Amino acid sequence: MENSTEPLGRREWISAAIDAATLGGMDNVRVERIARQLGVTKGSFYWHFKDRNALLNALLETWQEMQTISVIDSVEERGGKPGEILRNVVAHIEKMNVGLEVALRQWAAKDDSVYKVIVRIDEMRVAHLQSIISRAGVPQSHALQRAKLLYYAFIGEVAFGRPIAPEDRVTRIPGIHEMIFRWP
Amino acid sequence: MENSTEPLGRREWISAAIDAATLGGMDNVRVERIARQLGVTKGSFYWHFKDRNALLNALLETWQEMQTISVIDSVEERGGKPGEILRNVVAHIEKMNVGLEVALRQWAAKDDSVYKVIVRIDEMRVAHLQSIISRAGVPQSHALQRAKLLYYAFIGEVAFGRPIAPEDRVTRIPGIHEMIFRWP
DNA sequence: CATGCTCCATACGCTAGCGTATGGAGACAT
DNA sequence: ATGTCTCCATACGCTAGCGTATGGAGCATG
Repeated sequence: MENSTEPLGRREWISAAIDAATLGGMDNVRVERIARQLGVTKGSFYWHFKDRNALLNALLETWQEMQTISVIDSVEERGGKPGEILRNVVAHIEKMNVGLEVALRQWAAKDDSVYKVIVRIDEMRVAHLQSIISRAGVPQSHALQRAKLLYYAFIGEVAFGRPIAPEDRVTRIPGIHEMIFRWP
Repeated sequence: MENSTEPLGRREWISAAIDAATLGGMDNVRVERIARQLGVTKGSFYWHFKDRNALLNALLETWQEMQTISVIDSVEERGGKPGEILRNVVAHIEKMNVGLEVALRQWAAKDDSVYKVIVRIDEMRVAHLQSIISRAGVPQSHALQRAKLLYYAFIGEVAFGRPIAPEDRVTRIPGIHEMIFRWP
């Protein structure tokens, strides 16, 4: 459905939409405003997209790929010991687009289909963390609980909606890795 | 400035505004819509408030009192051993209006004065948790880190926006209290 | 009963934004 | 050079929502 040889096409619109959503939530992605920002008019938009909703859905798709699937794939492909893998995941998380996460979760509160997507992604992420932790020798059920603790802490940071100094991040808490991997 | 003997006054407007913000963020609090919902017209609103901004600021004020100050006060007044106090705080957090939290934090991303308020409240909350943990014998700096982990986890869990099975809650993770209070 | 005060309704102008309809410029083929 | 296809501009109607201006009902008070 998507052709990668477009001159100014869906990609640019989606990218700009992500910027807008990151800054001010879904209500901030307005087609006429983005058009101005891209130096074109609505005419262009309604050529590439059916309507505003199509843009939002495309944004959601892009987010799944960008902020979850590709991360898991790249980290697992790289491999290493559990501690190293976890550190790599953390590195990705620290570069994550936090504002976008918040925007989507707020959107999900009003749209059930979006909610389902978010839930699925959350489960993927937690399952991935659980997998890493269990590889360090922690039993599955305990690994799941610790994965949730970690992930909730990530999301919590994210829900702050504001920049957090890297040294303040949960992922940098001294001894956090030992605490997570500790067994028994 | 506020008279508590008003028949239908600021209180009702603020309360309805909170409901709207909880559901769909600040962009969802619209005076004409709330007016309809309250069974009145804009005429009423612009009698009680200067403009829409005044309503939003009143909402922010109410939130601070409602969701932080009164919680800390009530918990500390009740007292008890650190473990009990922590459990009481957790009980409050589990009843917290999460949607409102998210809404305000997204608002803060665009408004600097709001941002400052949020930061102050977050610091109050974390400082309170830190205080509780340190009362259990954990040194201040470690207590601060663990307070952040806990606080972020609460916020994150709750940011999911839909009910979580009680047994899945971070606050119910077996050994979480021991992990937090453990020293050395 | 006239006056004034409180609280709300009605009516108006104005803007931002959505979606549609139509035109038009450029590339490219025939 | 004529048609056609792609991509975008312009113009239009429509709605939601803000803020203001003005009127008016009810009630108290002199």
